[in-house]
Amino acid sequence: MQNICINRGTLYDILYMHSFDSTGFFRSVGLRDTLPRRLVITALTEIGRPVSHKEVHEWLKKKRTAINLVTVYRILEKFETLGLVHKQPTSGGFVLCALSAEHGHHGFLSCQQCGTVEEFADPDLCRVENAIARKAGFIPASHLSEIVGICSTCHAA
Amino acid sequence: MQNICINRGTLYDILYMHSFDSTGFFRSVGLRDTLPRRLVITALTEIGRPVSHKEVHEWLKKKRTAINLVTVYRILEKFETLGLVHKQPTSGGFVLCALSAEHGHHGFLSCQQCGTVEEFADPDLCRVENAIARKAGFIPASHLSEIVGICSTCHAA
DNA sequence: AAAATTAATGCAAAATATTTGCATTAACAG
DNA sequence: CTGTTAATGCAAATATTTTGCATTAATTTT
Ligand SMILES: [Mn+2]
Ligand SMILES: [Mn+2]
Ligand SMILES: [Zn+2]
Ligand SMILES: [Zn+2]
Repeated sequence: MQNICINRGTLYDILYMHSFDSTGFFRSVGLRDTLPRRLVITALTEIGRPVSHKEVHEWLKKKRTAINLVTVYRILEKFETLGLVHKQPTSGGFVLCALSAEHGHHGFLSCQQCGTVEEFADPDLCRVENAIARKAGFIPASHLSEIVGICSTCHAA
Repeated sequence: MQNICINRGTLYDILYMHSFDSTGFFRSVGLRDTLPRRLVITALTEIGRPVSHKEVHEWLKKKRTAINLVTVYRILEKFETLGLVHKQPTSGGFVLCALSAEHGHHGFLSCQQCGTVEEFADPDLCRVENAIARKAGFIPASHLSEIVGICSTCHAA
């Protein structure tokens, strides 16, 4: 059975490559290689978990590399159309996460207690979701999934 | 294996009963039986699909039974704690939906083209989600799932 | 290397969405 | 009925997201 989740493998690899040729990358997608864009990529990769626009903005401020919040919005919007990031709504609000999962499925474990959001990828889940869609005569393009509960850390404490 | 999804069967039945004893219901949960609360229940059941706070408010305005938008917020918040409604984040934003599914799982099929959001319930999906959570040492409280794509109607046209 | 071009950014402000404080209203217990 | 107080409405505060436009800076052209 085919996996309908969008596979953005190439962009994902580029984003996570240790030394990343930003000029080459941006040129390849017809955009300019600007400092704010490089900074947002740095922020997303360094933070390494789903984040909101505000969080990206504040992370950059702390690093004394602040850019305008409006610019963060505009860059992330652009990155989303490129498939560089994925805007995932969770019960805590919208978050932005770097693409994970080889197979492009977006899954989240949200802790009610401490608020952390952890990404997961699961092919079984993806398969079941495809089956559900098919049964409803629905052509799926992407899957979003969130499991809300208590994380192992909070549970231990 | 136990099903961790919250079963709000009783409240769900009450909400959908043809003639609904609002006084009895609200008393049973320690709340007053007010006109705004009855109106919001009417709106949710009549609209019959996930809606935003604003949509509820505007539906009531059209029916000449407007209540304050702030009151809509407060009522829906209260209803959520009662388990009468469920605030589901979807890629189109937050929506409010009456609980469906016997087993309390919240699933959505969102059409990219026409914007309609259809609820679904699927025990298999629920089972897979529980397994994922368990593997991560996570204690699940609820599951949210959204499948984005093209609905059968849009597909046909 | 300098000038020209124009995409991208920053800033101010508008538009939206959500929350809070408080006076008034109305549900309901006695 | 009357008193008590939960619930509502209104105004305003906050928070979030979008828009318009002047300025900056990345890239192209000379
Ligand atoms: Mn998937
Ligand atoms: Mn479930
Ligand atoms: Zn936690
Ligand atoms: Zn459709």
